[in-house]
Amino acid sequence: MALALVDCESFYASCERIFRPDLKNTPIVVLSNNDGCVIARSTEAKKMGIGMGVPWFKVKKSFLLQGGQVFSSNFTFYGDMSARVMNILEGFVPEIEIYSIDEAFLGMDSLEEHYNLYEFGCYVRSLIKQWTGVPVRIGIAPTKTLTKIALNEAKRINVPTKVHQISTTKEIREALRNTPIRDVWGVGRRLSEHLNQAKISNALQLADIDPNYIKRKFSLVLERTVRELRGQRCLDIENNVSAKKQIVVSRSFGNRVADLKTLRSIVSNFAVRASEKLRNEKQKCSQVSVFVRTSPFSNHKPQHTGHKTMELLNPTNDTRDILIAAKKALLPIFKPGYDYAKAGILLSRFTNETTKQYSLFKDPNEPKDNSKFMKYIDQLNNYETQIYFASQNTKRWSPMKQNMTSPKYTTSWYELPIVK
DNA sequence: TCTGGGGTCCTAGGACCC
DNA sequence: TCTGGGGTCCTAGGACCC
Repeated sequence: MALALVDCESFYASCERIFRPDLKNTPIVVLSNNDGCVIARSTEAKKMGIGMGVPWFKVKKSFLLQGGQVFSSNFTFYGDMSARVMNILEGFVPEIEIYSIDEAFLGMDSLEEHYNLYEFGCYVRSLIKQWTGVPVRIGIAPTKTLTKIALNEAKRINVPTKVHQISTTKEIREALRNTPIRDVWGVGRRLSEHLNQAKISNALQLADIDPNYIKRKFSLVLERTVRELRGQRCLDIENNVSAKKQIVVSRSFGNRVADLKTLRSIVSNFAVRASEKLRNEKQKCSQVSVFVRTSPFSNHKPQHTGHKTMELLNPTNDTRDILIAAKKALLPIFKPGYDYAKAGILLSRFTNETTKQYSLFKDPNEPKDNSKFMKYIDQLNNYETQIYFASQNTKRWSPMKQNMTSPKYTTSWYELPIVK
C-alpha cells in the first residue's frame, strides 16, 4: 500500500528561475498582491531567514542589500507551469489528485508490484526537471498524512535525490519521532497549542494516543489524522474534480478607499470577475455576499468590518443580476468616515447551470433565459475587446500596487522569451 | 507608508417541527 | 415553586490547507 506526494520545491521562486538561468544561486522571493507579503522563497532566501508570509517592507532593505532578487506574483505564468508538471504526472500513474498549484497525490498501489517505487520516483523527478525545469520532491508512504511526513524526513536527513520512501514500522516511527507536532498535516497553530499543553509535542506521541480518546477530547478531524499517522488510510485519492461550492474574489487595496463611489466601482469589478468564474464552472448561484473592512493593522484608526448576504429568488450566473445584488449588499455595510483596506464578493449556493428551478412566485414579466447574451460577452472579452459594465472601474481593476512582475513567458505571444 | 487570496470541512447552537 | 423531549435542518464561525 503506497501513495506518493509530489511537491514542487519553492514553486513560485523556482518558476521565476526557469527563464532566468542567471539567477541560479541568487536568493529569490515572490510577493503577494500589492507586493504586501512574501509568499514564496528560494532555498537561499529561506537560509537568509526570510519567513513565510512576512511583510515585504520589513525585510526589503536587508534582502536586497544581500543581493536578493524580488518578483511580484505572476499567477498566469505559475498556473501554466503547474499544468505542465501535472500533465506529465498524469501520464505516469493511474490515479492522481491535483491538490494545489504545486502539489499532487499519486495512487501507487497498482504500481507497487511491478516497480521499485523509490526508483520510479527518481525517474519521474528527473523527467519533470528535464521537460519543465521545475524541481520537485517526492514523498512515498502508506497514507497521505505520512507522505507529508516522508518529505519532512527527507529534508531532515538531507536526501540528495529529494525522493524518500517510508514503509517499515521502524522507518515510520523514526520519521514521526522527528516531526514536530506543528508540522503534521492538519495540525495548525491552534491545535498545536492545545496539544503542546497536553504534553504532545511530536508526531509519534500523537500517533500513540487512542484515536477514540482524540475524537472525544478534540475532534473527528484530528482522529483521522491520528489514524493516518498509524498507517490506516482515511483519506483517499480524490480524482473526480468535485464542483466548487463557493467563489471568492477579494483584494486588499494599495491605497485606502473612503468613499462609496470608488468602493462601488471596485466591488463591481469583483462581481464581474466572480460571475465569469461562475460561468466557467457551469454553475449558477443563489447567494451573493459582499464584505468590506478597514485594516486590522492600523489599530490607532477607527475599525469597521461589514458583510451582507443577498438571497436571489432564481439561481443566476448573469453578471447583471449579480452586479445588482452586490451593489444592494454594499449599501448597508458601507459607513462613511472609515478608511477601507479590503473588500470582496462571495458567491455561494450553487446549482447546475442546466437545471432550472422555477420560482413559485414567478414574475410573468421576467425576461426569457438570455444566457446567450453573457456567453457573447465572455467570447468578446476572451479576445482583444473588453466589454465593461457601467458601474465598473475601467481604469484599474482594483487599486493595486504591483510593479516587479516577470514576463508572461509561456502564455503571451508578446512576452515569449527570446533566444539570442 | 507598506501586512495575500482562495478554498474546504466540521460543529455548536438557533430555528423550527411535532 | 413548578414550564417536555426529541428530532432535523441550516448557518455562522472556527480551524485548517496551500
